[in-house]
Amino acid sequence: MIAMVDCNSFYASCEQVFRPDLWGKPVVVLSNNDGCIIAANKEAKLLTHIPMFEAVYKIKHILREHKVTCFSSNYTLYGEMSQRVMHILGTFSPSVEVYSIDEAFLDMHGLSHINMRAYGFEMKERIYRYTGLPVGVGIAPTKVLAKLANRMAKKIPAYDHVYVMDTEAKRIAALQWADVGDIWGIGRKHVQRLQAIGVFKAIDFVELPLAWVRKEMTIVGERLWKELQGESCLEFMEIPNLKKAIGTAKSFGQKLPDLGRIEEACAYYITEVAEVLRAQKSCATYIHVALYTNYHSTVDKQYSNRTIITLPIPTNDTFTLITQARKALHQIYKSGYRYKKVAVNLTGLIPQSHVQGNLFEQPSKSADSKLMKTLDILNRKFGKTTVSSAMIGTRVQEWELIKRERSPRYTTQWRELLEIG
DNA sequence: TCTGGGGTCCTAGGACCC
DNA sequence: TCTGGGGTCCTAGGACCC
Repeated sequence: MIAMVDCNSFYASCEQVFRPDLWGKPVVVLSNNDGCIIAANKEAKLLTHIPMFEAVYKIKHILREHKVTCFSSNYTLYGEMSQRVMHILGTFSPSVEVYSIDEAFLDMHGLSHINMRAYGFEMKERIYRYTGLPVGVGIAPTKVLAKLANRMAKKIPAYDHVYVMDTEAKRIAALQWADVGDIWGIGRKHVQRLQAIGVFKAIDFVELPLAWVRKEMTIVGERLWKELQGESCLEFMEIPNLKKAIGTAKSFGQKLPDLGRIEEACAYYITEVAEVLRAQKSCATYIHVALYTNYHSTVDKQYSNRTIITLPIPTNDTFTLITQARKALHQIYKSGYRYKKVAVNLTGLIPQSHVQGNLFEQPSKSADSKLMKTLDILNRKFGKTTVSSAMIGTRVQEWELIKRERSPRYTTQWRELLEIG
């Protein structure tokens, strides 16, 4: 059996843990630049039919009218709360697959002597007691069924957020209950095509001939189909694979016409992704840089372009990467536009121990350098960009993200601890 | 005025190799 | 007139996830 545990309205719940005055009240969390809604708690969902990813400025009146509390996103807080939850889950099973910031699969192998429902409740209660976060637990024979069990745990009040699918009858009942779009891995496009041929429920989907599923939905669909029949096809990944690409593409706080400011932002994003690259002990072979104007705008002239630079020797050295990215940026920048976003992406990632030099250069200089190690230690200890390239600028950056309503970083900054009194 | 960000996997088709 | 066969690698595009 596999357990799937996920946190309810995770971001909104994290905010509420530290704000008892908001318990039972509608809360939403906003995207970068406070642009749109990315999370809403139960009360907010009930109230207004707020569509996820709706632009905030379009529904400001609704939010005000219903006294919905809005938070800018605070990923430092969410990431740290997530670690606490995952740590607690580790006390329930020796193998945990952290699937996302708020979800994990637990391998229940060898625990068959245990009462699963009672165990599930224990998970839920311990996590709530230790972190204040509400979770749902679904337990079933395969990952896809566990996801489904988790959904039932949350949606059917009688189950009280814990559901164990441990008999054939329960599996069939679940398939009859679920819409085809509720199945993990079946998205919008496939729902349309399935409904067009009369497939509305999960049970209809598993009754389709496998050949049709294979042909129309590839091997991905075939695996889903089998998993729903109780045949396990998806690997349990306790140790996450190394990333194959590391990138960032954030919109600026305001539109930028000048190359100088965009260079700063670009250098800053490179600084961020290079840190992640070194954390997994990899080097990058290619740098992708892309530049965009605001595609929503009807008044601005539109332009976007991208380019890829191949590094002479794969590297994870921030300064080399910044120099190369800057070169790429110069190739695609055209004056006369108001830019909204620069994207950087590192690909062709290889282990830093496997970097191949060339006739003229030794790889040792480009990976695993003392300088980068020292930089990482300092920045981890004293805060991001304590020591960094001067390319990212020193004044208040015009490209910085807007976060008007960010909550304190209660769990990671001494000065932002919760005060009671 | 104001509209998110970071990923993965799969397939088809082109280019290329021997 | 008649134009092989087996394979790999890369990329773009599509679909999906949170």
